[in-house]
Amino acid sequence: MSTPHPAPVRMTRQRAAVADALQGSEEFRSAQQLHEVLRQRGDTVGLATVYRTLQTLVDGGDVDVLRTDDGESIYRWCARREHHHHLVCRACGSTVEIDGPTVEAWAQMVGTEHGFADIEHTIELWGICADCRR
Amino acid sequence: MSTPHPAPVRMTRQRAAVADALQGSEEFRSAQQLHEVLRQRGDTVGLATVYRTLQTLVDGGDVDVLRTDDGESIYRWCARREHHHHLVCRACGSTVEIDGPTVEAWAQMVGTEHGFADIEHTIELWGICADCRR
DNA sequence: AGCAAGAGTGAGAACCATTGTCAACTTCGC
DNA sequence: GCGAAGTTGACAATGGTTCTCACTCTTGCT
Repeated sequence: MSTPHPAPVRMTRQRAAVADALQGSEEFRSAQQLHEVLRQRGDTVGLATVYRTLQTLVDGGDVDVLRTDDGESIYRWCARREHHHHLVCRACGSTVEIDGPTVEAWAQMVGTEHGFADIEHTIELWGICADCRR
Repeated sequence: MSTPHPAPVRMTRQRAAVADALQGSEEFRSAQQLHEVLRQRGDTVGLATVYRTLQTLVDGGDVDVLRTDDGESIYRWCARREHHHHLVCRACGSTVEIDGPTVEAWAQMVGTEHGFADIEHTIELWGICADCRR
């Protein structure tokens, strides 16, 4: 198997803008929301580019994606690159990073116990944060 | 507050067909797959009707919905109506119903611990089942 | 059985988030 | 400064899901 081209990544105004917008918020945001934020901020970036950049960031492990109930993808720049989960506010998107060693182990065990391989899991918590409850 | 009309539900050939198709499989299936299954079986049902019926069944608690990685909704008639989770085969959709009292408690605790209310959680396991690994 | 009321259905249009297209434009190594 | 190749943006195209609306059944009542 020959080395697949490492695909060089260039720094562009658009990428910097998207990354900056993401790093500036604790909340999970949809691509469309980010696109709007950038527009208002003056950093005009094409919607397609926002999507592409987000995908790149996700692939690179800098950003996490989640699916809302209605199927929209929402993104967030996460502090820790290691595997972790989220406790997200349904109202404002505000998020707390969570990790649960116990749950990880449980998922793995239940999976193999039933003869499944390559086990992955989706574990996300949703609620209404203290601020939104005021 | 006066009793809102209970919305009577009528039994129709289409609903019976969809329910039957669902009850006949252990697997999670997409609306489109079910539509195709019904067509081949001779029970022609409009795609829109399949979607509507599935939604009704979900609302009634007879059917569970999940979202695949690519955003498609998949449905399954579940044996237990109580809250539970799933271990789903990424290849064939075959499913095992799971429950984890520990996890439930953990989710609840983590949530309140961070000041969140109305806590819900999404916990699903994905893997490749023994059969698909042959 | 006969009937009327209104829930249910289907074909196709409409939605809408996301992805593909492709010519024009930048970035970066030399 | 040059040029190869990665990037971008406007717009078309996808694809799952929902909406529309005229027509068809199920149901309850007689």
